[in-house]
Amino acid sequence: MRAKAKTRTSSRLPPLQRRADITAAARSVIAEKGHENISLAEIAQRAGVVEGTLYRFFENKQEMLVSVVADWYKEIIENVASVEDVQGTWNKLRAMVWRALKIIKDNPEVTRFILTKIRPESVYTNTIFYKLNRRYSADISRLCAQAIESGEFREDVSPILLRDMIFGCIEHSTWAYLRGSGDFPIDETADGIANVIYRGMLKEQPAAQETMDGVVERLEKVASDLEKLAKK
Amino acid sequence: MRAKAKTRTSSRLPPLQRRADITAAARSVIAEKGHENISLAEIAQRAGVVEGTLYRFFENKQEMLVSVVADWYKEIIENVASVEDVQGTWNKLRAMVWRALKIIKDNPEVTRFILTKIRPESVYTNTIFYKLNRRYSADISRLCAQAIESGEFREDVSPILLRDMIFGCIEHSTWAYLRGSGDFPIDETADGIANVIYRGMLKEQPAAQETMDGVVERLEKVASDLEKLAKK
Amino acid sequence: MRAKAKTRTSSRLPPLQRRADITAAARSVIAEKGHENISLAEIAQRAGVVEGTLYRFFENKQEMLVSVVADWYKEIIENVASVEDVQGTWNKLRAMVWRALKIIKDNPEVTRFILTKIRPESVYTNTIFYKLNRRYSADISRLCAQAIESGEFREDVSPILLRDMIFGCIEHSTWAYLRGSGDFPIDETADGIANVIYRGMLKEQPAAQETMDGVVERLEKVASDLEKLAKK
Amino acid sequence: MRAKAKTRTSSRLPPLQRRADITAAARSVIAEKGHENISLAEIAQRAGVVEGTLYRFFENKQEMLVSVVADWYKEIIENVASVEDVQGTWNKLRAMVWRALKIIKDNPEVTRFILTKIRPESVYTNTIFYKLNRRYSADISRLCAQAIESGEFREDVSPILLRDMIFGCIEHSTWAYLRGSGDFPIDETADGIANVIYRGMLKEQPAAQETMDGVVERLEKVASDLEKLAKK
DNA sequence: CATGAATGAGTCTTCATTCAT
DNA sequence: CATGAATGAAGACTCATTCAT
Repeated sequence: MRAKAKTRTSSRLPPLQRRADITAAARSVIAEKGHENISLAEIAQRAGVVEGTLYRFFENKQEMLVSVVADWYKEIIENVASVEDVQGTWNKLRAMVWRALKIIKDNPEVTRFILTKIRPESVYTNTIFYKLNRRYSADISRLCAQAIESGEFREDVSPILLRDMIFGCIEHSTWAYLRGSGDFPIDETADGIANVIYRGMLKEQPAAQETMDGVVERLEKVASDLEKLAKK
Repeated sequence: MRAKAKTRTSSRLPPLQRRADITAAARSVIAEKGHENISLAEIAQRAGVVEGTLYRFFENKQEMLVSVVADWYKEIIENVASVEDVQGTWNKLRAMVWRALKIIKDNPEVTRFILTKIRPESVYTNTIFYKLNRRYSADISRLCAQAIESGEFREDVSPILLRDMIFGCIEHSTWAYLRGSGDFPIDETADGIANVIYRGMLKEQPAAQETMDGVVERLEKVASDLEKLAKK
Repeated sequence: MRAKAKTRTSSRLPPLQRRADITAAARSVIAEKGHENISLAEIAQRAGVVEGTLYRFFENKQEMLVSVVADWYKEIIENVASVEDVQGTWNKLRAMVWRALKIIKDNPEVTRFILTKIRPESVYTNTIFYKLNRRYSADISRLCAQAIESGEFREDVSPILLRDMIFGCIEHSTWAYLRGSGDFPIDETADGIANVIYRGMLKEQPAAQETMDGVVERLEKVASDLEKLAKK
Repeated sequence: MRAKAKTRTSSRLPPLQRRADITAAARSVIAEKGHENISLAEIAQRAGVVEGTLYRFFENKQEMLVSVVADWYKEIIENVASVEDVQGTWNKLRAMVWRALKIIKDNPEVTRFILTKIRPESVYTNTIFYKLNRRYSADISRLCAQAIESGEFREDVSPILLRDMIFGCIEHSTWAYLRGSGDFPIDETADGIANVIYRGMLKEQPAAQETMDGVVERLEKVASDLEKLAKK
């Protein structure tokens, strides 16, 4: 690299602002370079500081990337819409799945980074990501547990496995998109997952009442769709 | 003009043996360093040769790793037990899932390498791994497709999604194990997956169900009519 | 994660000074190793820095060598004495040749490097060296062209060929010196070249010559007629 | 590189044949790769032998290349047409220049190799090439010396300088062609060189006789051209 | 003799990290 | 505090040369 001609002027900013700049720069590099060939020089350049400055805010490269992505991810899942007022097990399930798919759709870079860089690490379960994910997936586990407890769902499959099934399917369905080649249909995917899980867990011979519950839920979905339609 | 090739530390071996040594060394490094950086120096050292020798057998690092892992993986899935003589959809499904889990259980390192290093690449779908995986997962897709065709399964979920669900769940259930921390129960996991998928896809029992289906269908027709009305 | 940058052996220098050091080191290696392989390790060592430091100032080896030699050459030909106030074609010619010989005499290493490393490249005509040389040799071409135009020189030899003749002779006469074995006499060489070129191009003295020219022209006409005849 | 599948079968050839194969292979590589990136592996492959075998015939790479090119060059200049029966200084001069240009035209690769790899070496004057070149250029030096002695040429320019002038101009005029970009007109170039040198060396005020000599020679050329014409 | 697998010193290049300024 | 020049260890890769077979 040539000797730089122009001096990077970044005269004394409030530390928080500086950190924000660096974080933003790091995010943009991560988003572009995916998981490989992320260089501190580039992050520094985009942040308008020099390499050395990065070390005032982060221990080292590893810590920096993890920290930046953690904040990013936290931000994302904190802004996720609540599904509290959705009624019925199927609807709730579907809503939660949809929500997870939406996060991936909107944030492929950070998702890819977490899936390829963070999760495979043996220390993963000690990371903030693990905790964030638990909180985020706990909804689904809880929902399943409740359905089992209430007798709506069978008892012979653990909520843990259901969670793995749901999130595993979500991941698997989105890999092509994460790879940057291809796309996935949020609604159909959410429907499919919800259907298989719901039906697969429902107690076997549905009494009339139980079936009616399903009917009601499906009709509720129709009503909600109509509402959306009306808003346009 | 050049360095002399002075002492021959590793005596001449039959080429196949040497290649096997290098391959074995590469596998062991991959198994250990999985996610970290794999260095040719280390592979050479373990194989008891110098770095230059690696280039007699492989074009370059990339080609070497891919080639080694591809052979490894090919070996694994070629030795997999057949499920042809298993009878019944559930049994077949369960057997296939079990088989996949067994592969992971027995080969965590290569699995982890493929999942973290190969699959995320944007060229993944052009790789041999993709083809191997397709062949390997085609059994399940075919099984589901047949069950749908024969009327045993419903038609409202695509075999693709079912495949994603099954393999996604398998992966998700085994991550802790792949990371080297924790284990997973093969039989229970296989049971659970087979159950949820099978039940979730099974056409309901004709008896009482048929009536209810009729009801649902009629109501759905009403809903759809309302939708059409709303659009105007 | 990476090697520590432990002891600073070469203290921080003003960038221009460091660049100058590197450039000087590169020049000295080029001068010595001329035709052999030039290694960055050696340049770095002589400059008192590590190899990596070179990359702060140059893109890569190729760019570095070309850049260093180009600056070197530019320096040389910019300091060359003007021949503007020399009067007379022969005098001018002789002065220009002398000047070129002097440059070679004073800068054998860079000359040798350009002649052996740069000029044979197929991209030579796109290089800065080509441009520098053109500017530098344009004086001679222009002088010849003017002499031809003014009638002082004959018209039957192109200025291009004259230029090739002059510079070709200069090169050829100096190869032993460039090789480091032998020397060449600047003044005699310049005289000789100027003489042969000048006399060889000068229109003959009108007197007796004119008559003979007439004879020749008439005979040539006969010959040409014969040729035409033969062709039929 | 991959392990070779096919074995290079070259079962015991007469040594001379083997050497010829290697020489031919080396020539073809030199012709293609110009002066850089000539690898022994490639030469061996083309010769149908293994690298090791090369060392039975040549000391090392350097010696091999030099030896191969020397034979090549010897061959070329031994097959060059004689100019003995050409009469007259100008005609002889022109013929010799033409001959040299023809060699370059017909053998650009070996020429380029010699000019860039051999001649710049400090040991050049000890090489066979130097001797070959001397023999080859001695004709011209001798011609000039004779012309000087006979009083046809002036005495104030050394035959050495004339030789440098001629060969230097030849080289300079052919660089673009040697580089692989461009071409040069043999006849015009030969004419130009012969003219400038001849006229430049001719004693100043040509007496009638001397001028007549020039006339005669020019007419001889016309006659020879007519002969050629007649042969067609 | 011929083989060709193996050598090993060398090539250029990258970049996270440090610390004198 | 911020700078950014310098580090230095590691990276992948090349290839003329050798010698056990």
